[in-house]
Amino acid sequence: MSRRRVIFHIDVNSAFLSWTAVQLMQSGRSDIRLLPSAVSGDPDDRRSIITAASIPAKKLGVKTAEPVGMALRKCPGLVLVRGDWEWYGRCSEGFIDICRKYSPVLQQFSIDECFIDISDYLMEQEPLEMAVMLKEEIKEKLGFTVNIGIGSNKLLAKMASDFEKPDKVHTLWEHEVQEKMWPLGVRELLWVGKKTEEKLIMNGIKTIGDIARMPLGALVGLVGKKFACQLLEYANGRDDSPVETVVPEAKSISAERTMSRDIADERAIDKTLFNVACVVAHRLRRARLRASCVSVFIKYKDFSVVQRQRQISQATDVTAVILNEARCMLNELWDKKTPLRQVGLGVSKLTHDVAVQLSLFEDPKMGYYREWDRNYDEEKSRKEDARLLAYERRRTPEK
DNA sequence: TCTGGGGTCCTAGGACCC
DNA sequence: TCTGGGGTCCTAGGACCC
Repeated sequence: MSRRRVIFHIDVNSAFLSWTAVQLMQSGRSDIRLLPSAVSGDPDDRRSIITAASIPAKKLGVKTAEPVGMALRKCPGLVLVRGDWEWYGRCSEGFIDICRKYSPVLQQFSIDECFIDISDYLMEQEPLEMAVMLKEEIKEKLGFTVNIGIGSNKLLAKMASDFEKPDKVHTLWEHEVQEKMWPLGVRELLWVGKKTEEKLIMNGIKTIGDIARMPLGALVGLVGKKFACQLLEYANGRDDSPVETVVPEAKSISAERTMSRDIADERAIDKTLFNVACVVAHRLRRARLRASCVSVFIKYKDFSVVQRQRQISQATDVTAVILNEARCMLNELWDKKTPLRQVGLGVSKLTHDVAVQLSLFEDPKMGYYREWDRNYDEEKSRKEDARLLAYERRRTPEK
């Protein structure tokens, strides 16, 4: 007899908001989770957006990823707090460490979500009992709540954790799919976003159950073969993907900057391109990687994006080389008249930097470029150290 | 009210080779 | 002289996730 497969999906409730609340409470402030509140970028920047909203704020219509201005209009008394990514990283580590105690077969899905396969770690306990223990341990030790979804595969566990929030455990076993999952709107299904939802609804497909009952052929016509097959499997609660414990290697590194207003100033755009090139190349070097494909993308006022990518003859981590390619491509992409909202740069086709061949014909300037990068990296790590030190001092005041 | 930043994967069309 | 089909690689764009 094959053993029962049991997967948990653990999801921190309004993660950035909860974590900020814990941080503020440590310095004696009241619990912002109980107020209409939200975490955002710079609250004074009209372009910043809501990263996480409290449950009272959500009840007033505040949504994640909407502009701060819009949220303030819906909810004028909204308490806005700027996010602290350093702190979020620590909260995430603490959360993952506790989950790992319950099963080492753990896949981190994002900063605030993970799957664990507890099939072999249940002992005499019932899954529900164990999930409640895990949820309570996180609450007690770390001060924030999670939702846990339990199912026989990752999809069902993930769908279940999204049921009523916060601080809840839900099951979604195969025999519960018709009752608990089929009445939900198509948008609730994993990988069904806004565009797919529109297509489905236009064709009278409103619920997950409607998808599940569709003939494959009709679905293929709407969303393409591969996606259609996957949607049909998901809508029927089937998913045989394993909990992946190995962290996959990065396939690309990118950075982008949205200007405080749309600009067509060539020098300002070039400066932005330079800045993102420095960031991307620095991250490449820190990861000991080199890239052999560079891409540039620009976003216009209407949010349309165009991009160019190009392979380079030799994999590189040198800022000047990457910037040079990017500048050429930007020249082809942009007429230097239309104002731009955003400029971005990415690298891909990454390889480890161990086996680099030295070319006899290497550009003699390359030595200077590398020295410039070394200085940049050193300066960056000095700043990083100083920042961490200041951070520690602030967090642990001397007695 | 005026929409961030960082990723992954898929598709379609063109070039090129056999 | 004209016409195949398959495979691979590359590029551009789009959809989705958190």
